[in-house]
Formats: sequence, structure tokens, C-alpha cells
Amino acid sequence: MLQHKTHYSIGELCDEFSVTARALRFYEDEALIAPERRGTQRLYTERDRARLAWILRGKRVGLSLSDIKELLDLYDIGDNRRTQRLKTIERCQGQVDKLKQQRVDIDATIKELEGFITLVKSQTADQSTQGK
Amino acid sequence: MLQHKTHYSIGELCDEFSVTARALRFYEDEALIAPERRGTQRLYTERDRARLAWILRGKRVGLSLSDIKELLDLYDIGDNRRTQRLKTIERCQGQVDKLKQQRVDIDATIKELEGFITLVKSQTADQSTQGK
DNA sequence: TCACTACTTTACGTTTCCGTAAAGGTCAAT
DNA sequence: ATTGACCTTTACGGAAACGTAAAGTAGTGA
Repeated sequence: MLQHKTHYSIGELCDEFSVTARALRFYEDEALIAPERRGTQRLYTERDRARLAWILRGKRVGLSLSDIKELLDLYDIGDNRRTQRLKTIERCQGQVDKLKQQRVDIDATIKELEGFITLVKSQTADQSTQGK
Repeated sequence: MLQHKTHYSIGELCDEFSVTARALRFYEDEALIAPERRGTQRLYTERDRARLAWILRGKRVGLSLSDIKELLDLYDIGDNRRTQRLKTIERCQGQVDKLKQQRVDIDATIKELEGFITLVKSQTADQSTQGK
């Protein structure tokens, strides 16, 4: 049975994801994760771990913690009222649009930087030719 | 001759790029742009305008102002020493790598959000079918 | 001359996302 | 019993990127 651990200590998650305990506690203060307790110590479940992965990826793409919280909450709500679902779709679509625009910007920036690199490299090649 | 203006006031640039004058002055304090002066007022050239566009796109992809400054400076330096050029290439390549990783994260996030949207939409469709 | 608009500087305030002590609790191994 | 590793809370600190008055200047039109 390939079954991974069902519980993680704060230190384990820190090591796995290369974040500080301070950060994890901060995310908890901000209600992004809510690990159980064994006495005073935190016990993270597999679900908490998945949420953490989501949080960190969200950060890498430039979402704020409150954006991330909102999206995570939307996943969880399971609210069946139609209006609520429409709002959910709207919010998500908004983020998707932002991310798509961001991808356009990223591609343009990569292109420009790579062009510049090529230019500088060609100069370096010139000199090394002369330098021989 | 299709020639655009050669000089812009701070207000014009603000309108064009939807940024506040405060932001532009802040970028100037941080040495990201250095407009001329006519008396006390700032006169932005076409080059300043291009730099501003670069700055704002850099921001949109999540670069810090100091990252942006560094890259802009690299464009300008024209330092011909070989070691300097190698450093330049290294820095740029580093940013390119970061941006490529970011694109991977963005694609994954978009995919996940769109999947979720599809799911919620299907539930909404169910209910509207029943609701008829 | 008066008013208006666009510009200027100086300077303190704000939000986000944690870093970094400080001071201590818990449990296992020596 | 004491060390050490790992955990806890509370609370002040700090960089980044501006926001936001406050108070003054410069040109323009009526």
C-alpha cells in the first residue's frame, strides 16, 4: 500500500516546502490553513498540505494572500445557491483573465531579455575572436 | 511623417499609463527614470516613456523595482569589459529562468481554476435544467 | 487681478508579509 | 537530572511601493 503519512509536524512541512514556521503560523493567523492540535502542537493533515502547496504556487504567480484565501474558500464553500455560484465563477474567471494577461507579459519580457542576451553574447564572441 | 511627441508632461504619462504622479516621482527617486527639467517641471522624453513601459511590464510580471532597475541599467551600461558582460548575461539568464518557472506555475493555476469553473458551471446547469 | 489648473516638495502614514528576538513548554536520550 | 531538539505565544521590527495631506509655485484665461 503506497500510502503517505496522514499527519505532518510544522517542521516537516517547513523542510518539504522550504518555508519558515513563522510563515506557516502567519498563514494560519490569516485563516489560510487551520491545522488540528495535539495539545499545543500543530498537526497538519494531507489536506492542509495540499492547501499549502496551493498557497505557495499562488504566491509564486503573484497572488496576494487574501486573493489566495478567497480562492481556497471558494473551493470549500460548497454553497449551492445559484447566485453564490455565479459569483464564484465570476471571481475565478477574473483571476484567470489576470493570469492570462500576466502570461502575455511574461512571454514578452522573456523574449526581450533573451534578445538582449543574444546581443551581448555576440559582442563577447567578437572580442574573443579578436582576443585570440 | 508619423512622428510622435518628443516630450511628455508628468500628467500625460499618468493618463497614458494609468499611474499616479506619486508613482512616477517615486521611480525617479529610485533612479529608474531621470526626466529632464524645464525649470522645476519634469519633461519626459520618448526614451523615458519607453523605460516607463518597461518598468510597468516588469511590475506586472512580479519583478521588484530593484530587479527592474538592475535590468534597465544593464541595457544602458555598454560596459565593454568581458567580465562585466558575462555578469550581465548571468543576471539576465537568471531572470529568464525565473520567468519560465513562473509561466509553468501560471499555466497550472489557470488550468486548475478553469477546471473548477467548469465544475461549478455544470452544477449550475443541472439546477437550471431542474428549475425549468 | 483673480481664479483655476497643473505642477512642485516634504514628510508622515499604510498595507503586505513575514523576520527576529524573547521567554518558555514538552519529550526523548544520555 | 540535564541537555538538546522541536515546539509554543507574544510582540516589536522592517523592507517595498506607494497613498495622502499640507503648503507652495507657475502659467493661463477671463
